[in-house]
Amino acid sequence: MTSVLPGRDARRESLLAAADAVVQRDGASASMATIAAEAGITKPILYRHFGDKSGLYAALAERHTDRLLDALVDALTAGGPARVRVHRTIGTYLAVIEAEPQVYRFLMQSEEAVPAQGTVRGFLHRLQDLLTAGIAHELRLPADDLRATVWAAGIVGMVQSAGDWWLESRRCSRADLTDQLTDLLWGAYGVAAG
Amino acid sequence: MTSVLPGRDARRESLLAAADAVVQRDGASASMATIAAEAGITKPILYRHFGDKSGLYAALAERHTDRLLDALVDALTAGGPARVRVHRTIGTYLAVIEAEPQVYRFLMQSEEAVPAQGTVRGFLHRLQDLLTAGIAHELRLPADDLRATVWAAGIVGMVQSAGDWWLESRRCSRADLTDQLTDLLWGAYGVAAG
DNA sequence: CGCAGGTGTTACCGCCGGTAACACTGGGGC
DNA sequence: GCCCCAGTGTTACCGGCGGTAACACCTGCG
Repeated sequence: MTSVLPGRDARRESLLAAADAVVQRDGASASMATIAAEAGITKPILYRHFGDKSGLYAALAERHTDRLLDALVDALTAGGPARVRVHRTIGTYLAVIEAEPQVYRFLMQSEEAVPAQGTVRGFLHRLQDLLTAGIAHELRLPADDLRATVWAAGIVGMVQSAGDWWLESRRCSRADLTDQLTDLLWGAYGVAAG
Repeated sequence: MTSVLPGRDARRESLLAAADAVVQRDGASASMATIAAEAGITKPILYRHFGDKSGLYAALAERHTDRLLDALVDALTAGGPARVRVHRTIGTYLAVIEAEPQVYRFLMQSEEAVPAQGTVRGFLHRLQDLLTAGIAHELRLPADDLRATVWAAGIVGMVQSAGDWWLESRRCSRADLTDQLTDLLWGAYGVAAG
């Protein structure tokens, strides 16, 4: 049986760590050979562990998205009124992408590393589902209500896009951005524009 | 002088048309050789016209983004109160991506065709700037006001993300989606959630 | 000892983006 | 008539990539 081998998972972890290092250094155009070299081994070993390039990138992306999703779930399900929870969740998201911008760029924009996109899409989907359930619960709608789904999709994109802009321009503090986005969700634009 | 050659621009257009056809057939993994074959010529000619692959993809993307941006500007600057104009602009965007979903996917998700991303980013930026100016004007803020900028970034992402979801799931009519998104912008969620 | 299985390697394939170098053609000057 | 030249097209190649087949090495076990 192959699954009980001693260092198999540990090995896999070390390979992922090496891949992570290379990806963060070379942008996402890192080649499999380079990653293998960084790990001190050769290509076929990588392929035995991850199948192909998108397998590796997916594994790489999954670690980060899982962590992020956990943090967001915690922020969203902790106590308080709706506005407080939403505000806290947006703040959590922004804090994470601020703390590790390279990781964020790798996941979301990557410029070249499209193989991970499947995993990232999956993450966004899970996040959207989470939000849909939250909104539906909040508004006492059926769990698959259309409005909840649409709004969840919109809100995810809104925060992501604003986070993108913020990481690039850094034109305000994280707290300010969090406030503005929460305001926007609570209709500040509509009120101001009439 | 080379610029007065007879069919130069026409030729370029025909090459773009061929590229467009191949991209829409092969997804965005279309190779330069395949595109050249579709156009009835060989690779070096493509390279003489577009420099490199990202040049071709950029030219391809530009046609579509320019058209789309024009349509959005028209929708946004036509008359009416703020809410009507926003509603109409969102509807215009959704109508365009509904009419040409393959084009939209090529531009925005592409799975493989990252070379066009520069152009697409440029488009999103121009769109965001446009919106920023609109919001600032509407709210009588300075043109580079922070709130206007943040909101514009968020709104762009919100509509794009919701449009994405809609194209994939088609779970409601375009008119419904437009209404829900406008409602969201005008604070329907905040009101309902308290 | 032989041998099985897992780890590692080298050496290769096919494809792609990109380019150098060469062939063809048509129109001006002499 | 002739040559030159600019522009159009081609073939044939390069380097690098993702991916794989085939072989070498160790280690435990009957």
